Amino acid sequence: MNRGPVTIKDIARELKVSPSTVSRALNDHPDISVETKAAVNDLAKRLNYQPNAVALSLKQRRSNTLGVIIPEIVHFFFSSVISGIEDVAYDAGFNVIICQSNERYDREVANIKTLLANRVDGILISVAKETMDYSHFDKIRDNGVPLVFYDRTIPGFYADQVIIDDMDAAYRATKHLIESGCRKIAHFEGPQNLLISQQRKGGYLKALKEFGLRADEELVFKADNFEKGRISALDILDKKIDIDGLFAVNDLTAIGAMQTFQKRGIKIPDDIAIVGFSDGRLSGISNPTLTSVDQHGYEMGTSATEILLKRIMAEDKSYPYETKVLNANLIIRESSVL
Amino acid sequence: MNRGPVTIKDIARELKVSPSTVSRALNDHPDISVETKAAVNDLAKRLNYQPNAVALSLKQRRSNTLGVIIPEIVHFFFSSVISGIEDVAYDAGFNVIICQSNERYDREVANIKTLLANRVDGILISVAKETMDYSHFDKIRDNGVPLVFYDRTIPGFYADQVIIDDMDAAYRATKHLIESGCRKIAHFEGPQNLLISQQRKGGYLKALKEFGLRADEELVFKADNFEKGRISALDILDKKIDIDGLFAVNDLTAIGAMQTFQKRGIKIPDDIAIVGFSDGRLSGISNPTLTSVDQHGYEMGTSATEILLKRIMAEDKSYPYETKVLNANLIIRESSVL
DNA sequence: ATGAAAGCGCTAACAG
DNA sequence: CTGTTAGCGCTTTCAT
Repeated sequence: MNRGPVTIKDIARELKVSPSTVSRALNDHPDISVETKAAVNDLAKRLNYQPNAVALSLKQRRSNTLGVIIPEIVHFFFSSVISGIEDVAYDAGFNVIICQSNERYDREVANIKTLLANRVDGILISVAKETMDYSHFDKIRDNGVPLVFYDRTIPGFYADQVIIDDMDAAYRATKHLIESGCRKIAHFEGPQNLLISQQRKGGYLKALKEFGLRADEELVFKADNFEKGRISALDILDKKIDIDGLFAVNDLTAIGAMQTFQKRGIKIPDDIAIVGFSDGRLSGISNPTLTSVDQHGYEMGTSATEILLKRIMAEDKSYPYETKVLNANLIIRESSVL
Repeated sequence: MNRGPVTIKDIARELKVSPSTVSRALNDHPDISVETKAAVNDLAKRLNYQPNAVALSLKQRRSNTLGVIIPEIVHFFFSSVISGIEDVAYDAGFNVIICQSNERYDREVANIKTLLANRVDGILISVAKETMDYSHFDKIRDNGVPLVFYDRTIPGFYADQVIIDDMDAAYRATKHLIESGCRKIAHFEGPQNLLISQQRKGGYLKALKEFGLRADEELVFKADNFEKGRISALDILDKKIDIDGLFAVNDLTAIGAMQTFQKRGIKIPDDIAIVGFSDGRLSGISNPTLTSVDQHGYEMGTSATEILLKRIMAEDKSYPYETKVLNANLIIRESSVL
């Protein structure tokens, strides 16, 4: 016996044929006789032969692998996206390498380096909150590797992308609060280098304007996670800022604020109505349940992957970039129904 | 210009040296003159040279990649495990390929095939609920690929593993209910082919026995997800089965039951005290907040990866298998405090 | 200090 | 129908 996994050569030697014959037999090449094919496939099975995907990648200059960069896998939305990506990739015979940026710029750069070194055939990315410089994305392009942004894109970077209409969804969320009777609506915003944060704030402002409500900068807080949600809520309470509604950039932030308000005896939704964003498991489990925008993570994953695979497969990859906008619906729950 | 990413050859040609010199210069080999090194590294940087990890893998027969098989990434516990795995792998210069089995046996088999084809240097796995046959795990071993089980292991399969003491944790959880005054405690159990489910049920039974409570098979229900939690809770209500406590195999199941009970006007914890398992985000957000067992997912990921890397690096891999048992603590919250 | 050559596992002209 | 040869990108003896 020899070291390591069995190779095509082992089979060839055993059967006294050439490696190429074995290769062809294994790939069901028409030229090979039925008997040879049978013999080869037989022995391959007996020896538990596993084709070496690494050798294949090198040979074909194509790894049949997709790279995914995701900010944080622990969020329901992002893990749903991954499921969507995996399902489509899997069906098309592609593997997936997942890297987390943990919202950090340096990790994102390192992730890209790793993926390029491993010669992935395409990359799906949602950019980290921290990222302000975009030259690493250009590098992907320089290497001729197709790239699709999902959910978190960057302003002014022309590329394939799958997003939701954040502006419109935020507009509808805010409008819903207004129609429920809110007049002093606060907004907890995300980092403004991300288009989604800009857009969500934009939708909020648009709704206010449309209904003739004054946009008060004092009612906008930088808060985009559970802890910051708590802190900003405390801030509102301490400064006795008078609000009757809150639209938060995501659910966890909304829930952090909600729990803080409740601890001070404020009734949700009676005293303050709350709407989150990016409907996950949490929204149906909090008390009261949280009104939120369903971002359709799974569908975003499948769409992004389809767009990516299309470009990977294309002979001429120079056709125009595509932007797919998924519709997002507002799921009204207890936290905003007066 | 030529097609594709720049290679060592491109640099060699440009500099009129041999590819081997370039290789050595890039790897800081002592034999190479300082000037040559400088020239090579310079040009490499200018050309944005990225070493081809695929070629390296083939050459070294070592991919510096770990394979991970995970039942479902959307669960907080599992995504925490992934974060732990990634952090340790990353620090050791390893990449990670993640595959989801989606709790299905056939997917699990396919995942293993993919990982082996890609010549991962080691595999981390938590087995799918559906899996009853274990021959695919033997195949990993036959290929000489180290394997570590985390969290979900299988009875009687001797291998490296990282688990928590499920029996003890379940025992403590049940004991806590008893000490809180419960006398008729139901258990929502997971599939008994998984050791963790057996153990959790075992701990429940042990506590009952120790406190002289009768173990009533009528109080044990097959329920291990949100929906089944609802259904079994309804079942209890419809059959007017009298209980004052519930220990569920995981949090989502507990919450499904809790919400169902609450809708029928049952007070938690006053009428029924509830304890879940595998503390995630949900437990702190539900109302009432849920008492649960913290499974330390992140730590499980780091430990499992350390054990795996140790075996990968070992010259002689035949040393005895290791079982690491992480301690799990009971986090007492509102759902069980009378 | 550097180059030539072989080989990791596989495929694909090109012969025959 | 099957074998020979070359090569994917890189490292590593073995020469020089």
